[in-house]
Amino acid sequence: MSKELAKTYDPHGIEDRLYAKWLEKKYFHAEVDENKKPFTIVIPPPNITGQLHMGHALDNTMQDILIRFKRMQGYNALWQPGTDHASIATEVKIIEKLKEEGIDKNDLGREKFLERAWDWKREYGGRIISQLKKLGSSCDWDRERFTMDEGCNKAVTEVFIKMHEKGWIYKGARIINWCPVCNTSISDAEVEYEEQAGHFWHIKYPIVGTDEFLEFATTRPETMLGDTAVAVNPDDERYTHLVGKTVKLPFVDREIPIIADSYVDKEFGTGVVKITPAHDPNDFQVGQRHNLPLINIMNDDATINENGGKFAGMDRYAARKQMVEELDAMGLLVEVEDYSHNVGTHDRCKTTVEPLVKQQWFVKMDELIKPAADAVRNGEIKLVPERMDKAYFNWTDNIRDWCISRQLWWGHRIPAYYCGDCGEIVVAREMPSVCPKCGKNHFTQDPDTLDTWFSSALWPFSTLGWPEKTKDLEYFYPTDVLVTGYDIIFFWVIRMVFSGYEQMKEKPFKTVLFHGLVRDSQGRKMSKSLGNGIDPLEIIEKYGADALRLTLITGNAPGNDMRFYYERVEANRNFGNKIWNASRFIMMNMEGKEVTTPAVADLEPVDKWILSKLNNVIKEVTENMENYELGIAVQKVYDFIWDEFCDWYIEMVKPRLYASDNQVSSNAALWTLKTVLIDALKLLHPYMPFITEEIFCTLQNEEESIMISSWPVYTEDRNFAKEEKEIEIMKEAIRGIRNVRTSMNVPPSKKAQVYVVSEKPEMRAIFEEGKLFFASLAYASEVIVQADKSGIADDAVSVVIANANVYIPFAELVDIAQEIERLEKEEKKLAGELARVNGMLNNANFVSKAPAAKIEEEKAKLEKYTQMMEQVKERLAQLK
RNA sequence: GGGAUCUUAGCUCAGCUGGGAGAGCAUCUGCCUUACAAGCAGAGGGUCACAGGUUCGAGCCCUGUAGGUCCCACCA
Repeated sequence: MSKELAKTYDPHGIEDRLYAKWLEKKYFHAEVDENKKPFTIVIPPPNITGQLHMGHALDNTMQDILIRFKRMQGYNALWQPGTDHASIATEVKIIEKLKEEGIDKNDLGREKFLERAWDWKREYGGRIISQLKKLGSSCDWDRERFTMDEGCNKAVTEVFIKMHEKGWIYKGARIINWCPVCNTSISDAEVEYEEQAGHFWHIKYPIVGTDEFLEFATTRPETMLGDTAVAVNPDDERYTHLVGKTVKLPFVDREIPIIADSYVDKEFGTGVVKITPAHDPNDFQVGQRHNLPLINIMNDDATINENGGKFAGMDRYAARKQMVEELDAMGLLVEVEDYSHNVGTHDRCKTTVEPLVKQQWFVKMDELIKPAADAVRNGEIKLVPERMDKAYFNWTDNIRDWCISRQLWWGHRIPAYYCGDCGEIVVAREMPSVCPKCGKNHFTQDPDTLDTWFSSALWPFSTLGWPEKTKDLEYFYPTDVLVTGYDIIFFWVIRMVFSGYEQMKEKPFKTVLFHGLVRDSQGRKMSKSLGNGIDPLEIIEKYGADALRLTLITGNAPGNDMRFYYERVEANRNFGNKIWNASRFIMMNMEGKEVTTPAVADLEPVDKWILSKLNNVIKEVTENMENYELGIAVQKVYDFIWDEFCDWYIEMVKPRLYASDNQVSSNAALWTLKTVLIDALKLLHPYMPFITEEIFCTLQNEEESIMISSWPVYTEDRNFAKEEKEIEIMKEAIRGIRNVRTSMNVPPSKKAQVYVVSEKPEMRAIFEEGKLFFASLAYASEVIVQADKSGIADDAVSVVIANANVYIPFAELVDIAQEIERLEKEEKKLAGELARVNGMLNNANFVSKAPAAKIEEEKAKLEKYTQMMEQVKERLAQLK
């Protein structure tokens, strides 16, 4: 071998070099190929403002595992990457930056602002991409897209126009959520409810023409300026006589009617509700039913407007304070109660949102949502874990129209044009030259942009070329699996589903694999304000991307949150080191030798045992991965490599490698070592791409990459059930011997004779054949296999296994009393096992109802334990 | 108010379709055994939240209770 592995495992020197090689060799690139089956994943596009955080690391590790796995299985695997313009998030950042320079967005103007935004994109859009590369992501970077690139823009315009023609996109005055800080409307999904301590102000309005008052309570007294009615329940006898009368609204001197509407709960408070249709979603509906006027009392910055009379110009909270004081002075304030209630806030900036009636663009959802709901209901789209269905249906079943216009500049500008002369609205791909109604040409484009999710909803097909009918689209769509966090199921997943069905007449993906949040070690969300975020790049720097990836995947089930521990990264780095050194050991022993494929007859039972074990692991791991049980899958690979391969197999073959007298045997061992290692590396590659590649290439002494090698498959001719059982028997004996030695404090350096006694020739054959490694693992100076106890000292220590007894004549070290105690403990344990087995087998119901295989299994155990019990009893009698 | 989910070893969590309780870390005891002390060999530690039920058999299925977490709704 000319190449060698470094003495210690250092991910540093390896990862960047290998990634560069993969890029250079174009291994990540996928082209349409009718001879291969496609497997497609589209990346959840990270924001251009983003920096890689643990959530990204987890999300992309999962995708990379799946795509590498499928690529090795022979699929034409495409991982379609790209970034999101993230309209509001980016716009906020740019405004902040401008502020630092002392520039106001509005002074700068739209054109200049957008120039700055594109500068930003150029500067930071690539940052997150390079960070994803550090993680090892095997995306097809040649296909990198951006939600505001030419193709995506075209897709957005096309969808807008098509849906508008269909009447599913409309403009109208509806009540929407307004963020007074960001100065834009936001969708329902962007409102976060937060429990806040507030007050309940009990206020009364004078009833016109009487001396009576009507009392009610409100949490937002300032909205009374926009009240256009007071409502009671129609069945509320306390108030039926008042319905139809009017009350006098203070401050604005307006008479408003007392109406009856079943929306009002008789039991709650006084059973009277003030109705402000322009500033409350429920009141808006009441207003529609009763034809009440809408009075908007607020400016965009949440100050009171001219409809608020003397309060005009005041901030909403200042106005509230003053109004309460004045009401009190007027004797109209009855009581102020402490009250804790949920307040809607903007998820980006946490500002309390203000419901307002405004002209906005909406997507009509009732028809659009149907195929999306059906797809999950009839299993056409599978959500993993399945429980996510409930959240999904909760949204689809209670859908409301989607407000898509935003009063922002960074984003897709709405393709609607207004005629300056006649007010005609034209929705078109480009600005019309003449007005179809009045024939003039004074058009201006709608200043608003679209909700950022409007374009990401099209991502699975816009990235493949839609609206053009491309070959890519035909071949790679629908995509196979979408990997994302459960927190954006409403924002994104559902919107992609209905967009896919509407535009492509086909689902966007077959499966959605959800993961949870990565939390800190105390279970808190990682956040900037808490300062408890852990930077994946720092972890990569210190422990390597492989260790980080493994940490994010192991010991965690789909959709569950996980806690991040440095100790776990360290443990996984150690696992890397373990493989590294095992590989180094194998290569050292192969040095200067020509390893040839042995005949099956030349393989020894241990070789067959490990090959058979590997064969089973291949089967199970593949199944687990097909079922998206990534954590379980990699745990099995980990256990196989560390426990079976390193701790047992390598130790078992050492004597054969060191002995120079049997070429056939050592060749069989070397071949098995190499073969098993290669397959194990392949199974591990999707999880730990770098270290597996480095070892694979060094071992093969060639450039060929493990990432384009073929995934191992289960084969019947590697199934050696008999040898598996035989070796397990020997392992049991070895464990027993080690146990006894430790309990007697015998140092490993002190070797002893080991007698294996069994009446059964087949048992003797097993130990006879494995004598060499048995001796070394059991610290034996000599192994003597015989049919009876002749020649063994009476006070030898004995280890009982099924159908055999192992004796170690320690002579001076043996303490008879202690030995009796140990055997009595063993006897008690066996008695317990026997009681359990007998309990089952003596139960008529069990015997008649349990499956035959299970009964056989228990019978075999009964036989085994009975036999062992006899031996223990015999030995005890002897010692006593 | 509706829903989801969790409660398993000291800590963090696995446990797939019901068939003898697992891992990592931590603890304890030996070992520098020529791949690896980032290691090896061993040990201790669990009424699987609680109460019922179904079943030959329940950590797993059903019902209820308690506590935690999250999502949705928003009674003004």
